[in-house]
This record gives sequence, C-alpha cells and structure tokens, in this order.
Amino acid sequence: MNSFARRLLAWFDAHGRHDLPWQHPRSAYRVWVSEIMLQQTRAETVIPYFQAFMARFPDVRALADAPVDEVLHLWSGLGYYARARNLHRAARLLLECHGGELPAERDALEALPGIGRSTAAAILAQAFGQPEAILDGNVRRVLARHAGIDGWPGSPAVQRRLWAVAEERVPGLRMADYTQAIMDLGATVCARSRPECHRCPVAGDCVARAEGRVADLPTPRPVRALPVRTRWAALLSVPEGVYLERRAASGIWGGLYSLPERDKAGELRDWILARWPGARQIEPPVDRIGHAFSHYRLDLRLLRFALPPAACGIMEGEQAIWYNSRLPTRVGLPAPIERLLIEHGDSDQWREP
DNA sequence: AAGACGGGGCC
DNA sequence: GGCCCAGTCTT
Repeated sequence: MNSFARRLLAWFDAHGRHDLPWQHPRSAYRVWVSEIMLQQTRAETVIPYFQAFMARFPDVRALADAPVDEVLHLWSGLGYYARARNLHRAARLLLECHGGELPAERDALEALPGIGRSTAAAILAQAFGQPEAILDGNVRRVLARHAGIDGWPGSPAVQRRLWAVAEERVPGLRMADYTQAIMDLGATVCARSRPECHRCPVAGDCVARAEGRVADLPTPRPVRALPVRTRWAALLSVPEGVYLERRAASGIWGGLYSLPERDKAGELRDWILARWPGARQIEPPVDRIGHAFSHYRLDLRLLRFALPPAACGIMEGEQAIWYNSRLPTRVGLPAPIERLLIEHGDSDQWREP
C-alpha cells in the first residue's frame, strides 16, 4: 500500500467520521442513495433528507413502487431535482434488469441514469470493496493541493491529471474506509477555507503546503457575471388553496409543482382571465421572490388573484392542484415557493373582503 | 467542450 | 453578496 493511503487510513481510524447514517448499515442501496444526495450537497444538509428517504423507501422495491411525485416530495429543498427522477427511474431499471440489486460492475452502474464515473466508483469501493478511485469536489481539493496541480479542475486537462493521481493512490485494501477517509479529509481538515494543515496526516509531502499555495489551490473557476431573468407568476387563491401546476420534466424545478409563470405580466393576466373570467386582481399587485441559481438570478414577480368560489372544482386535473399548506399534498415544491406558501399560510387571507 | 441544473452554508 | 460544494446529463 502506498504511503499516502497508509497515513490517510491511520488518520481515518483515529479522526474520521464513523457515524454517518449511510455507514450503518452500509448496504449498496444506502450507499447509492447517499452518493446521489451528496452530489453538489454537503453531508450535514443531506443527513435529515437521507433519514426521511430511508424511512419511506427502505429498499429498491419501495422506491420503484412509489409515484415519482412522492420521491420529489422527499427531495424538496435538496435541489437538482433530476437526481430524484433519475434515482426513481434507476430503481425501476434495477428491478427490470438486475433483480432489484445494484450491479457490482462499473459499466452496469454507469449505464444507470444519474450514475457517472465518480458515483459508480464510490458505490464499488464502499459497498463492494473494489479498488476504484473516486473524484468528487473534496477529493479534487485534497489532490490538487497535495500533488500541487494548477488550473481549474473543471477543464478536461486538469481533470485527466487529477483522475490519474486519484488512481495512483488507491490502496486496493480497505477501500470503503479509504474512500470515506479521503472525502472526510477534504470535508474537515483540507476544507476550502481555513484548512487545518497542522492536523493533516499528509501535510509532510503536500506540494501546496511546501510552496505556500494552499489558499490558491485548487484554482477557482473563471469568473463570469450572472444574468438576471425576470418572470411573472400568479398566486391564484380560492378558500381551498392556491393553484399550482406541474412544471415540465426538464429545466428549472423540473417535475415540481409551482405557480403558473410567464415572461410578461400581460401574458399571465390574459391567460388567467381567459381561464377564470371571474378572477379579480388583488392589491397590492406586485410582490417578488428573488432566487439565485448557479447560472442566473431569478426575479420572480407575483400577481395575486382571487377566484370566484366555484373555480376550484373546474380545474382539478393531473397537472394542476389546489395546494393548501394546512393539508399539504405530497408533491415536490421549489424551496422559495414552499417558503412563500408557508409564510402566507392559510390561503383564506387572499380572499376578497 | 460547454452549458444546464438548486439550494444552502460560509465568509 | 459572492463563492462553491460528496457530479451528471444534454447539446
């Protein structure tokens, strides 16, 4: 075993995290779900979602048998909702093609939706003990610093070098522990800001440490300004609730339920009045929700409407619901929309006086 | 190769 | 308010 892995494992035995929920018990299914949740999301954020998910979907069959809306419901607030839809699709594929078990082969894993190179490797290493290298954000940071690799890790050339280093250092033994160890080191000691090099088991031969470049590695992504996108949304109230419709499966908030939206206020108003001729706009007319995505900033402006009492019954359909925060429907909601509905609570307050 | 895709935690 | 995270998929 190489010296890097040996020191890391000794550190892990003494200081690593041994109490994460997906470690007890460590089944392939639990490792898989945890790895998907952990994509782009911190462990502390994931833990409560993981617990709720396992309570509701204890195995592949429970997940496959559930309606996708319920999976999205338990994913609400976690973001990147394609992950949840892929997880659900993959569970159904596992039942069809792999007897409901996760395959222990890299190609078969990577063929499942939502599983790429790193996640496949994480499952193989942690659930099956195979000598596969992972390369997630934490590992990228540890290796870029320890090996002194310059350049933004998003670029293909830098990625290739990082993968090569990651593979060189795989120990072959204790793969579950090693995989957890290198992620833990990145999550705790070798953190993005204020790394604690004095506590690092591999600081002795860390290139960034030796060259005083710990704070400069890994190289940050090139800067670019975020565009602002303005959209108009309608808060349509009846005593029974607020009108929500299912969004398209792809794109922002895919598959979640949200307020009807248009690019222009006029388009939105015209659509509403055509559908509900008795709708009346409520003053003050405009409220707004600001929301930052990784690639643009959303300025969502709200128009409020009260509908005639009979409106509710007409519109019930599979793609639209009347949502009441006191009797929440089990569907996925975007985090800022859920906050709005909770803040305003009872829909009765939007009724006309 | 580049862009799309969420939300929260941290500074 | 900016940065970026336990990546993958689409184009």
